Amino acid sequence: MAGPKNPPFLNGVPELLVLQCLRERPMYGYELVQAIRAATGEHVVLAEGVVYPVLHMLEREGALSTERQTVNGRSRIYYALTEQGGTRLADLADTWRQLTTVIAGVLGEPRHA
Amino acid sequence: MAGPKNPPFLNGVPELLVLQCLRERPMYGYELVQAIRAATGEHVVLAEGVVYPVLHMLEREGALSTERQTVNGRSRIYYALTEQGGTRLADLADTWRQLTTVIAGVLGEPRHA
DNA sequence: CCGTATACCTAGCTGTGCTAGGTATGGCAA
DNA sequence: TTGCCATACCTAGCACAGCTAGGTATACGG
Repeated sequence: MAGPKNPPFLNGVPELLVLQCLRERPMYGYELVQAIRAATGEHVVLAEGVVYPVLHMLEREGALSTERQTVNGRSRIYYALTEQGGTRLADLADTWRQLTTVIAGVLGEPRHA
Repeated sequence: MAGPKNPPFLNGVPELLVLQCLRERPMYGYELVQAIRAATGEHVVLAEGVVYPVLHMLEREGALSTERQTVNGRSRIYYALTEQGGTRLADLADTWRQLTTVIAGVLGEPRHA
């Protein structure tokens, strides 16, 4: 119940992290959940209920392609970045960088001009 | 109609910017809207419909104190950071910096280990 | 044989941010 | 004087993202 709870302002961040992780290599959902957890050093922990819907949405919009595989009798759905997904990632990352830079400026600016 | 539209992932950012601006000096709502617009170089443009509710919420929770003033027959409500508000800003800014640092790491990490 | 890990999924709540309005005064221009 | 714009406040209600909290099914170890 009393989980660590993610910070309350990560709008679009799940999508960003999913795309970025898939840029490295194709992965399946369950794997992604842990990859994100690991990549952010536990700072961002996305439950499956967050990741799967994002995956479905990105596939529906053509950013990801899927391939079913069965490993050890277990069915996995591997998601891979499409070309369109690459573009989407680039755009998203760009916007993110811009935003954080701007806010860092506001936060850092010590006093009035 | 066809406004520039803010990036879709600024959860909690309005609150952060409001608190930060008020750290410099007390301001009234209408002033804040323009202050934020200016401080972010038009990158973040919060409508009044965003700012006022945040202001009310922060006052309700004791992060801001208010003082009515009439200037040129116009009534203004100045909001000032309380001590509690200062703490809240510090915490929020900290969380924000942590999050952005972590994500920058994931984004920047060029290839596998 | 049962619990845990793996692996997938969805319904529904909540809260934030935004849209799109509404009120009222002051000042300027036509 | 009659608009209209800027100032200055406000709210109702929509949209959507993310989270909670479930559910299904198989493999594997004790």
